[in-house]
Order: sequence, then C-alpha cells, then structure tokens
Amino acid sequence: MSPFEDGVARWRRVADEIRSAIGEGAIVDVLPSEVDLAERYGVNRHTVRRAIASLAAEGLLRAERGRGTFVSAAPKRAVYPIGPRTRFSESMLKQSLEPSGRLIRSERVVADTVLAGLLELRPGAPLHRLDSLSVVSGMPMSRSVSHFSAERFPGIIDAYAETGSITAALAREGVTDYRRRETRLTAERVTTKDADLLSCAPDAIVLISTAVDVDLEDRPIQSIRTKFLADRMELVLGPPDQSASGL
Amino acid sequence: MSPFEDGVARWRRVADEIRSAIGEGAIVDVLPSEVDLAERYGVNRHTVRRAIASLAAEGLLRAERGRGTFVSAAPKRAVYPIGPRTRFSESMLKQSLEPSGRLIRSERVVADTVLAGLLELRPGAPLHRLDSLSVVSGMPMSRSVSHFSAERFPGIIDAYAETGSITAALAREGVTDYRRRETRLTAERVTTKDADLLSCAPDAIVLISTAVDVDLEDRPIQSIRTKFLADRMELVLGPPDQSASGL
DNA sequence: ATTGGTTGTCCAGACAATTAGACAACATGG
DNA sequence: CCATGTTGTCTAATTGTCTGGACAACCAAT
Repeated sequence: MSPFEDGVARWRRVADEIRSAIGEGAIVDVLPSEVDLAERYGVNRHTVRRAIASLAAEGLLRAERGRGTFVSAAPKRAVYPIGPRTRFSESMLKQSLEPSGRLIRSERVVADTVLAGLLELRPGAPLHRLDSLSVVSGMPMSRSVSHFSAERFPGIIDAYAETGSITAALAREGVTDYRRRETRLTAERVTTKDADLLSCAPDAIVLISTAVDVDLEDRPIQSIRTKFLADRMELVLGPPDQSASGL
Repeated sequence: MSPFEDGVARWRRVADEIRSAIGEGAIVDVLPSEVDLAERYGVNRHTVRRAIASLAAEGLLRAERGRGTFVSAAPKRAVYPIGPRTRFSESMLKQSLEPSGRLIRSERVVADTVLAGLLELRPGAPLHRLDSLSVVSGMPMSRSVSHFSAERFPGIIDAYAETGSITAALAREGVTDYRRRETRLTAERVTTKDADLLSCAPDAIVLISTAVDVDLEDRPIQSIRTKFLADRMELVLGPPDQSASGL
C-alpha cells in the first residue's frame, strides 16, 4: 500500500487519532509505548515518533526519555451560547475572557441575488462588507464576513473599527436591540489565508455559521458568516446554564 | 520549501481550496485554466492537475479536453433543523429523504461520573450503550453513541434494532414525547474507524453534537453524542422554514 | 549492579510528492 | 484552414515520507 492515498501523511493521521483519543478520554494520562502505538496503528515506530513530535510541538504531549509519553493538559474550549439573543462579546465576558474585534478589511459591494434575498433588498443594492477577526484573551477565535445595507448603516465600518464590537457599532447606528433569525451550521477545513489570520494549523477545522440578524420589527440588519476555530470553541444551544466544557 | 509541511500534500490543500471556493460561490460554473490556478496557488501545473483529478473523482468537477474544467453540480447538504423538538427521522422525511438507522453495536456499561451527571443517575448505574449509524437515501450521514438507563429502558436496544428510529424505540418503552435540553457543538476530523462506517474520505470532517434528551417532566432520557458528516449535512437553528441550502 | 522497558538518534533503501520542460490531442473563433 | 488556448501525457530530477534495523541514553524496579 502506498504511504499516502488521499494526500494526508500517515504520521499526521496517527497524530489526529491520538489527539481524538485524548479528546474522547480513551487516553487519559500516559500514552502506550511507541512500539505499542506503531503496532496498533499499523505503522513503523518512526512514523509514530513523528506524530508524537507533532503533538508535542502543539503542547498536547510531553515525552520523557526512559519513562514514557504523557498528556500535558486537556485543552478547554471557550463556550459560545448561540440562540436568538446571541452576543459574542457578552458571552466571552461572562467567561472572564477578554473579547476584542479587529477590522481586517472593509469594502463597498453590491448585493447579489443571494445576499439581496437574505437582507430583503433589491439585487444591486449597495452594501458594506465588513471583514473582521475576533480575538479572545489574545487568542484568535473566529473570522467573520458581515454585510450591511450601506444606505441604512452608512457609518457602520467606522463604528466597528473604533468599538471592536458589532453590537456597539449597531447601537451607534441607532439599532438598540436585535435578534438572530436563523443560523446554519456546517464545518470545513480552514483555508490557508484564514489559517494565517487565525494563526492556527494550516489544516485546522472551522465551524461555519451563516446567520441573519433582524431588528425588533423583523427587518434584516446584517448577514453574517463566521468561521470559528473548532478546537478553540464550542457552540451551545439550549438553556443558558454556563457549566464548564466537559467532552 | 518542502512539498509538505504539516502532513498534508500540496495537491490536497489546493483541492480543498478549490472545493471551498465552489462552496462559497467564488467559482461558479467554469474553473480558471490549470496554468492560472497553478500561478494563483503558487504550485506546479501538475499539482493542480492532481487536485482537479481528486475533485473530479468526487464528482464535483468535470474536465473536458480542449475546453476547460467545469463544476458539475453544487453538492447540496441535507438540512437538519435542531432545537428543542429535534427529530432526525421526521426532518429527513420532510425533505423527501429516506432515513434509516442501523445498530452497529450495543453494550451494557456502567455510568461514569460524567454520564451519571448528565443522566442524573448515580455513578455505577447500569446503562445501555447504543452505537448506531444513520443512513439517508443510501448515504451514511451520521454515527451516534447513546446512553440510556438500563433500569428504565430495558428493551430499548431491541426496539431500536427493529424500528431503526430512536423516537419509535422510545415510544415502545413508554416515552410518548421528549425534548432536547441542551446541545453542544464542535467539529473534528473523522477517525479511521468512523470513516469506514460512514464510507467517507479518511480525513473528512464531522460535526459533533453532544446533547441530553429529557421527558416532559424534565427527567433525562438519553445522552447522545452524534458525529455528522459535515459535507453531507447542515444544521439549522431558528424558525422552521425549510428553504433549500444556499450557503 | 543488573535487567527490562522506555525514548532518542543514526544510517540506508524504497516509494511518493513536487517540480520542470516538452509535446500531443482537442475545441473554438477568426 | 489556422492560430490560440485548453486539457492530456510523457520523461526526468529533486525532495520528503515511510520503513527497517541497530544502537545509545535513560528510568525504575529487582
């Protein structure tokens, strides 16, 4: 059999399986020996070693010569409750995390048929495209692309650049309250460009949320497409009890 | 620079980017020429060709000699509305899809502290562990691991094996209605074992949903952890309007 | 001190990935 | 017809992956 087959190196697949095993609690404190792992995954010991080296570089494992290899810390994900009254900054503050938003790029575009449908505007209507990055306690968390009506919110870009919060920026534009109408969720591999912005592994996974926010009269305010780094975030739906992330 | 860097082949990364570009609507009908793509992604033309070959094998692209390369069909994801009244089989039927569940494995286990907490049982309580696969119109969609109290639902395994639906199985055990209390969402790479069961690429991505269902008296019924194939499913929260999946 | 089990390092070979260049086969528009 | 641009195929050379084997260094018991 060929070492590859689908463009993913064996050592990386082994690394992924070990990471999963740790995440699921199948491996708790100490790893099986390199020889055992090699046999279990059907690869050479060197391949296992490379996988372990990769995980050690992530800070997940710690190898000690003559003793064994140990898991150093189960990484905890930040929790993001998502529902009709979803507010990113508020959620992070409740977890004693420091949210901040950074403007990556802004642009004036015109609405295509899809965006026009979502925002209930005519195709060709002028829009503000807001490309932003959310950083929580120094760690990049997500990357969003929002679209606003340029006619209704002429100063939204500047307001966001100053406040770093969409809720705050909307308040300046006269929107005191809003709610989420619908959220669609899926997941994909991160693109290389996003990987740079989010400073994550080039093959990390992002949860993709596509949503429309509406004001109290149910008129669309913004269409927002957000990519959350899956290994740093956990989305929670349901009653707002803020228990710690377990599994 | 090395062909690899992180265990992912270049052609694979190019393939992923092209797939994303199609998913986001950046590439609509016809691909740029191989030479253009090679320049854009900074790789050799042969590498682009391999990426295209991989996507063509998936059925996403169709290359025609002398003319160009075209996207054959925007793959539509099955939509799964998720909320308090979430029912997998019903949702699929509404989309004219044929759901069926298959029992992979069942087992009697005892509750650890985490499961006991979720199900509000004492640690050590006997549980049924139900390991199942959901197939929709012949396509494996998700893989679930459920835990039920063995004392309260002694026949749940047999009931599921016969009906292929958890809702139907619970009805046989006397639970006429139930609702979802909380759902936690994240995403990971699929494990090789799950990749076999789901018959998908060995490095596909799964949306992981961890939830607890409760009866009308708010007593926990089951804890369920489901892995949805992200490229075949889209989770939707919010008002139940069943519009087609349009990113 | 010895023994057994562990991680760390080195060498070498077989195979895959990537690059480069050149040319063939085909389609389209002038 | 012909010029241009496209995908398909081939050879070759370079670099990285994976495997196999061997040995060193280290730890924890006996």
